[in-house]
Amino acid sequence: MPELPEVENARRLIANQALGRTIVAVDDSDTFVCRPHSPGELRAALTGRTLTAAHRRGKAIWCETSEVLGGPPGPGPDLGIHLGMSGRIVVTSPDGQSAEGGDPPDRDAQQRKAEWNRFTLEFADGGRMALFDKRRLGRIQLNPDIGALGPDAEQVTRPEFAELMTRGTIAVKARLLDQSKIAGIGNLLADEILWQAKIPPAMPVNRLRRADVDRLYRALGSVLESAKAYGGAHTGDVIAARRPGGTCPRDGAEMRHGTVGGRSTWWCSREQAWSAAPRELLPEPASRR
DNA sequence: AACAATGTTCAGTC
DNA sequence: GGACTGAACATTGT
Repeated sequence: MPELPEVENARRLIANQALGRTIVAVDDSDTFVCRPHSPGELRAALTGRTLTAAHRRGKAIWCETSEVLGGPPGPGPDLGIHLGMSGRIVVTSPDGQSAEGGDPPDRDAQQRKAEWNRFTLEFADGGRMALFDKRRLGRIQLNPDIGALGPDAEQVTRPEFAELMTRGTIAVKARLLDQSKIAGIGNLLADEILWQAKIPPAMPVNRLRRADVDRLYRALGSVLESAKAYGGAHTGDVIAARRPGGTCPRDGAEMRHGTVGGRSTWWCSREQAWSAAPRELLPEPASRR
């Protein structure tokens, strides 16, 4: 579930609670989550160091690490953390108290299998930091390629955004989800942003008019702001209507469902219909076979 | 029991 | 290279 707001919570948790604590042991035995590293590689790279800073761009987190005492001079590698679809960061203090950030906590905290901790740093003070991830789609990687990501969705400027959102022929929703173009928007945020801006998700980006891009940019800002304020992407106004029989919270029209950009997509049949745009500017919606 | 699900990445095709 | 599809990952919820 984690999209930009949840990932920022996880980053802040690390920044507030995990920095400066000496790493004495590392469980990097999950070769899928830690790919392409082999077991022991992350342990060798991190043991004896501390995390010194936690950064984020889009949904990617990376932590700088300190020099290791008695080792080669200079800082250690960056520790890259991606929460995937269900990952959560759990930081435990020396007295065993834990704090979490990322995927919203389960109601049922008892259903917590130890093997869902996919990666763990143990600190000298007796506490730990773990990537807890039921679905195992999270990822831990040394020196992740942050440069492959587009500008963070919270920082992108209007001119940058206009450039990004009008080049090519891809569906506007697919472009919003393309992390190499703009980083941090996930499936739920994308549906919410398009709904707020009243734009059909399958509209090719080169068909967006200036006014559409302006509405989209404003919706991006307001959706991120309210998701942050209310605790995550799943708190959006239209998210509750993403179900069979759902109706638009604004006009009560039936919600439509389909696949756009390979992802499950819901939109208002009235406000986000193709016919809501000037007819002469629109191609037929791509037919699905 | 079958199917879809918040994300990424890779292989393959046109 | 752009656009698109399907598969893979593991588990939960409907």
